[in-house]
Amino acid sequence: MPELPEVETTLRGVEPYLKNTKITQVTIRHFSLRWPIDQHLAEIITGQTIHRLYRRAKYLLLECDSGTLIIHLGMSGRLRVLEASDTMSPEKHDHFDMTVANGYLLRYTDPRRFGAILWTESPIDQHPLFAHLGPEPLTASFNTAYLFTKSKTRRCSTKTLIMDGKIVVGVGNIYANEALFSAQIHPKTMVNQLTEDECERLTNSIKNILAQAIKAGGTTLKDFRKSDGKPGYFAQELSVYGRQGKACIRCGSNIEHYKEAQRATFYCPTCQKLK
DNA sequence: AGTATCTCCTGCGTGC
DNA sequence: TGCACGCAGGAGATAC
Repeated sequence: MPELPEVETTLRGVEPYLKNTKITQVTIRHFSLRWPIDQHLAEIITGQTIHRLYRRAKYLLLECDSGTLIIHLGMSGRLRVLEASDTMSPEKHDHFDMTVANGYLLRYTDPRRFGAILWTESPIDQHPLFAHLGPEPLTASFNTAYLFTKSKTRRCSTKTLIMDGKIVVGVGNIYANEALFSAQIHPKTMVNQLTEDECERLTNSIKNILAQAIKAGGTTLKDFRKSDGKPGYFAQELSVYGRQGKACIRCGSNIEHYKEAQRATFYCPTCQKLK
């Protein structure tokens, strides 16, 4: 499932093919994603030039002449660049194709349709999806002092805190589990119990794990433009996620798991003591 | 206003 | 072989 590193990897993969190119054709086969795709999207963006591609949280943003195309991969979404002249016929879940003037085609595939393709002509910061987002985890504005301050005004578990997009964006379930393990903090720790030192460890863990994953994802970039349907995602080495019953890589204890807020949560009962 | 729960969807694994 | 079922999860919407 695409988390921030996968979205960043996707961005870096498609950017060289799309930047400063004109959109020549748009085909939408399934308008019903998380939100319906604008019925007029094809006619709106055809003929526009993509000036810049960037990422905010897990959204991919394609800045065009008169607005921005917002793409979210949801749970199962994927973007591929194909050669427009040699494009294999679309399959069941290939919902959206965008051909650009240099001969490439961007194809959006999403079996579960939790993703989104939206168009806005407002500044992104004013869009309702973006107006209340917290800082990017890999920037300096996400730091120990910030997290410590936020932890004192909230009443929730640490896992819930770091998965809240208003606090910090881009930390999904897998990396939340991994960051808490790395920082040796029990996921259920109430945030008002967190010490400044724990906030420092957690901040550093989140940054390190995401940065490592992005770096690892970069190794797949050379294979990004493929027509065989291989995703651009990388095989991530996970320390706790999905490892219930297996030995903790640090101390050998059995990894335990439970559900928190409907999400699978994994931790080492020895390394991550609840206070 | 802050927090917890619900919801969208399909593919996959499991049990009968 | 096939069916029913439960599960997975991002994050906005909804209900407290």
